[in-house]
Amino acid sequence: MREEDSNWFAKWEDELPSPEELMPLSQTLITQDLAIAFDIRNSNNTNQTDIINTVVNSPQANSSAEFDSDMGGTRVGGEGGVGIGSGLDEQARTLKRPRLVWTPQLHKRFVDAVAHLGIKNAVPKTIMQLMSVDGLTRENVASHLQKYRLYLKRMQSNNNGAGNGNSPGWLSGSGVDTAMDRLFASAPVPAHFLRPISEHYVPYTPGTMQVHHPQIALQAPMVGHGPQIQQPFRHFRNSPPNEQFEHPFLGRQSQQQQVQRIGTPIHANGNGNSHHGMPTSYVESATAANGRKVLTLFPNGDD
DNA sequence: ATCACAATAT
DNA sequence: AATATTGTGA
Repeated sequence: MREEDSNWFAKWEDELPSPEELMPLSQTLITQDLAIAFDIRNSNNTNQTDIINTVVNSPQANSSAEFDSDMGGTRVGGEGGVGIGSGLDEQARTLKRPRLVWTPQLHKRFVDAVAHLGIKNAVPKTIMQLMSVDGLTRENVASHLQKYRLYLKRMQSNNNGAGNGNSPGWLSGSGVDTAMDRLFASAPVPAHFLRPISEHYVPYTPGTMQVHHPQIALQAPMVGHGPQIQQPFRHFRNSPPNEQFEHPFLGRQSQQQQVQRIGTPIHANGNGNSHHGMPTSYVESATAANGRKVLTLFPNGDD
């Protein structure tokens, strides 16, 4: 229905960070590179509110020393004297930016972005755009995403034996609890990020799909009205079934199990066409049916 | 161009 | 240890 759609969006909007949270993240008037080039610091805030600025002086960030001395001597990438006009762009291009520090707040943004984008759109560029943090690059996000996926993977395999769904499995097990783990744990992992890794993942097949052998059933969502069901996952790249498929977060998984038809696809919405650029995500609800867990994926994670 | 991923660098 | 960069193959 149209009504549901607006609610859906409103809810999504409600979950956006408050203005207080946003304030430190708001856009600056000049690019990071230029700010660095001219040694412009954030004047209006004494503390480390600016996400990117908190970064600047990591011990490893020798970079600032390079810029501090004076503009004449500083050159990062083999660019000599800086002409007044063109030198700036050149410098902005070649300047080393400080390392990004992934604060819990920033990570939360990341997670929110991924959650709201939905699996198929959660790629570095899109994530970066949705996060809209000034100075954040696609590479920053890609690097973080890569690590985050490893974290999710690790978390899943560790959690698999001990049905302890809630408490972090990696704490009890061979767990590691590094600082990174704590960062990743600082933002709740949306349920639909986690899938039982047990090789029982099934890519979408036209018509619906279910996993058989495992005790996990996977139900595909229906999006829109037509005969089309939206793929919950990206397909493995044109390879035949029963080989491998590409899990959005867990990478290539081998698929041995047979696909079995179960359940009814879920309709995302009545009219089905107000979607467009809207962020779409999926949520899973675990239901017990005959000792079988059914994971249902809905469009939009807010329900 | 962008992505994912592993390996490697800082 | 945390993040960046690079290389490779989609």
